[in-house]
Amino acid sequence: MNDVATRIYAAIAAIPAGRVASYGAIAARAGLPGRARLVGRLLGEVPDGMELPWYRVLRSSGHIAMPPGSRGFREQSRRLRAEGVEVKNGRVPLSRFGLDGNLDHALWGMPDA
DNA sequence: TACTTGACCGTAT
DNA sequence: CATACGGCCAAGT
Repeated sequence: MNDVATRIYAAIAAIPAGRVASYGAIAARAGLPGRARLVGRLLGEVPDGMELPWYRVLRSSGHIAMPPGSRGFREQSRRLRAEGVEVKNGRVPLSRFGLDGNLDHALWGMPDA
């Protein structure tokens, strides 16, 4: 396990429950701008047993990154909805659940809890 | 070594 | 909404 992986996993673990973040945002937050693909690759190699809110990571469009209907896709949708995140047609409205530019921030000026 | 793949992204058409 | 293009780059062939 190298530093890069550690930082990326940390960035993912830092996403608050009920919120989601894009691959690019995670990469940037880990100090690796432009390396969203690396994030995606790592998510496919998460060590067994490691606790990680992988399901809170979506494409920049808000779409779930896995093939619609696949096992992972359904699992991700289920977990997100369990946290109160709205998932419609495999997509989440980043305008409301994303880490930035969300409604709470706009109205109350309090991005995080 | 060379080429392909892929849980990606932003811009442009 | 869909396609195209250039970036990115570790792994697998």
